[in-house]
Amino acid sequence: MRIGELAARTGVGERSLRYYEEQGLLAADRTPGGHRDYPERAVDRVIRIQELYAAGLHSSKIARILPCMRDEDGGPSLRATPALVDELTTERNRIDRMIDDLRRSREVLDDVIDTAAGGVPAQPDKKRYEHEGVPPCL
Amino acid sequence: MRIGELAARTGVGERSLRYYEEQGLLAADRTPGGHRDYPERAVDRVIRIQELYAAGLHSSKIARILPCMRDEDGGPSLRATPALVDELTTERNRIDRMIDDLRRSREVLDDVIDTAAGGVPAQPDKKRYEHEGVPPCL
DNA sequence: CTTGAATCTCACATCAATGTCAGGTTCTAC
DNA sequence: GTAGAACCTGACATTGATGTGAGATTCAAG
Repeated sequence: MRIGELAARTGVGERSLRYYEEQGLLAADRTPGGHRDYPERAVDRVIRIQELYAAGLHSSKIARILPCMRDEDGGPSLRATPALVDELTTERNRIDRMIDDLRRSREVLDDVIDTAAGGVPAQPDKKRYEHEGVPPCL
Repeated sequence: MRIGELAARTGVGERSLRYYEEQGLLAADRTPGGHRDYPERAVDRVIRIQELYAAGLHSSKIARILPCMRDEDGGPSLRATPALVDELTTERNRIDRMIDDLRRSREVLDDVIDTAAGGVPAQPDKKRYEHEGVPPCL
């Protein structure tokens, strides 16, 4: 498939797909004229790249992980070096903390939403809204 | 407490603390000479701000949420406007998806780590390592 | 009072992924 | 072959929180 279709199917901009290639994350065949030609599994690959980006990993680290990932279609999967394993363990722990943070933030949002929806009001006698002019908060 | 101590206790740079103030996230009294003087609860506040940043919220949205947050010390807590509740619900769902993404990425990392540690090897007969020259991966 | 540490403001730099624009080439359908 | 869509490369801009440095002022302790 060509870059336009891959972009459409993954929701990732064409610019980013070319960037992934530049970073060694995503290879593509070329037509005789030089247009990129992606295999079907590029779709999954791009999605996974995005997930890893979202997890806070940088291109260079992703590039080193990808060859070690187990491919659904049993593609070649290398073993990570001990040094890479160290780095990945660090990242893994960071991701754990990040998930905890997200859960806390979600709770905060839920709390604000619930309160606004009529949960136990902070000031039952007078409903006060955000736009009324906020007393200096902290 | 002054900015240096607050920075030390929260692990956030002084530059960022001043930036928070500029964005209306964090207020501080001033000494006669103009130095910032933070109350004790600024510590929690800064930590929460960081969590919300980590959850992908921008300054402007955080600024609108903070006055609606339930304070431990029972400080003034306003009700969110319906419009804000809408936005927060969207953010909440985004955070949910983000957590799912993170879990997937964590699984990927765990998989790579486990495989390297001697889990079911992809190619049992010859141990291959990342540095051996990677066959063009996708 | 003096001195060094801490703080102030202001400005500019950084990072990394992505957007955007320009000028040229290739592809596809007629 | 021709028109228009899609793609190519390359360069520059953007974003938003944060780092960093300069030059001036304030604070705290001797």
